[in-house]
Amino acid sequence: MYQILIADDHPLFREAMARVIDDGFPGSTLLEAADLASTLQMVSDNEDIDLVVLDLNMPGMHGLQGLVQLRNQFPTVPAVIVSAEEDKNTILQAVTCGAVGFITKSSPRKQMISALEQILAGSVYLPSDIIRANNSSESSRADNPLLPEVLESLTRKQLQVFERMTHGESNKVIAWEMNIAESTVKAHVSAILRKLGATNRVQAILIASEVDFSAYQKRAGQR
Amino acid sequence: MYQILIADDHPLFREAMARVIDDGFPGSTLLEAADLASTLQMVSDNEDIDLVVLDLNMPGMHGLQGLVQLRNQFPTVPAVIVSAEEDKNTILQAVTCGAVGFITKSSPRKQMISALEQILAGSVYLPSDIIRANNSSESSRADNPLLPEVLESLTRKQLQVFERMTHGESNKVIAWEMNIAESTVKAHVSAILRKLGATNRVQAILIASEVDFSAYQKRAGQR
DNA sequence: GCGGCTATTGTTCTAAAGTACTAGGGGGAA
DNA sequence: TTCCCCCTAGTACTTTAGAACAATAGCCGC
Repeated sequence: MYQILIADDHPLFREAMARVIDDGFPGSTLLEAADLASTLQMVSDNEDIDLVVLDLNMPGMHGLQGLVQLRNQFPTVPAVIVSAEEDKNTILQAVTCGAVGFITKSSPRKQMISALEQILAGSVYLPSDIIRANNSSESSRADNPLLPEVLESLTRKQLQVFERMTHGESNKVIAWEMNIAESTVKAHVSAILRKLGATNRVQAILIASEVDFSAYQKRAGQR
Repeated sequence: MYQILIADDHPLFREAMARVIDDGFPGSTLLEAADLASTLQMVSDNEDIDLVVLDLNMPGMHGLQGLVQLRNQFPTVPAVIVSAEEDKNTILQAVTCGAVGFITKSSPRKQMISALEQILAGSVYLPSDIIRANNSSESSRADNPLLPEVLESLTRKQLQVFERMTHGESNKVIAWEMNIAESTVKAHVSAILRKLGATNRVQAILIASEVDFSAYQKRAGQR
């Protein structure tokens, strides 16, 4: 029925997954690989493969780097990530890198089968319980709920300067593009750094890296 | 059956969507809102709502800012984004911001219903055709497929310096922490900028912003 | 051992970044 | 009108960045 490659360095898990697939999709042809190199080789030898079940922690993977490599070499071959990891950000990143789904190793057998069904049918499967959880894990909204207020405290000109800063522009360039003196730009930059609690522009940019500027820019324009 | 809020500034679309829902889920209670403010008000008045169908371009939304606001105030109320936008990055960002699904306005009626079914059943729905397309639109891997090679070309010390750079550290601090002279750090930084084609450290950091360092760091440690 | 690469450090110099202070003009609020 | 805040701009100064060049030392392959 289907031709599926199971890529995982644990023989035990490969066997278990093979049994799941055989249950859910009897008659399917199964291939196995234990590291990234052999995975790529097998896909290369057999490009009409229907799905690659890819372990995130396999030798050679280096996180999502392995997935990217697979996607680059064989863009037409769909891959689903299987991992013990249950972090929302990781899952979203996997999809960003081209995975057509994400299955957690802790999923019950039935759920795995329905996930595979969905994926083989051409859909995208993500573990809804994790995605729907409103903890985007750590970073973003957890350790800096200050961001909104701080950004609110920036004046319109400061925001404009700030946005250009985040694009890597120098004070001179910013001054040129905004038709103001460089000394004025410096004044704005100093104010921005003070408000953000940063000691240099790099830190300021890092603080702003998680911010969607467009929303604030519009607001600034309305002022 | 279900209680669903349709939030869209176009009455025509609200009507059409209402008909879709009435077809797919007869007997459902429908609420309507035309901007973000009234959407928040209605959800506030009625927190046992089953789903908010949220238009991305509604007044007050400012892109995904409106979704974030809704999620912050009512974390338990699921929201699905409906938009004419069909950009993969936008979709993934929406999910990151707490959407439980994304429906494109160009979807055929049948597909919309099945998407809503899936979402109301507790799953996550994403337009598989767009997600599976291997064009992560512009940015990421399109205009700089160079990143991997470039990063490979960095030596272990350069990577270590680079990582500290991306944390906003100054040359002096980096020198102190690595127990090397500042002049050495500068030499490394210069080499890094040259290899990345950046004119200053801010640009270098922006280039690296999409990179998962941990993977490379491990490699560096192995050398 | 020799050549090539990398790490290290230094020096010198120019440019950029950033602070502090001053100061005039404009607009909104009391 | 007065006060306050923002934008503007300048001066003066210190610090940091970054390029260019030179030099020593270690490691690896031929």
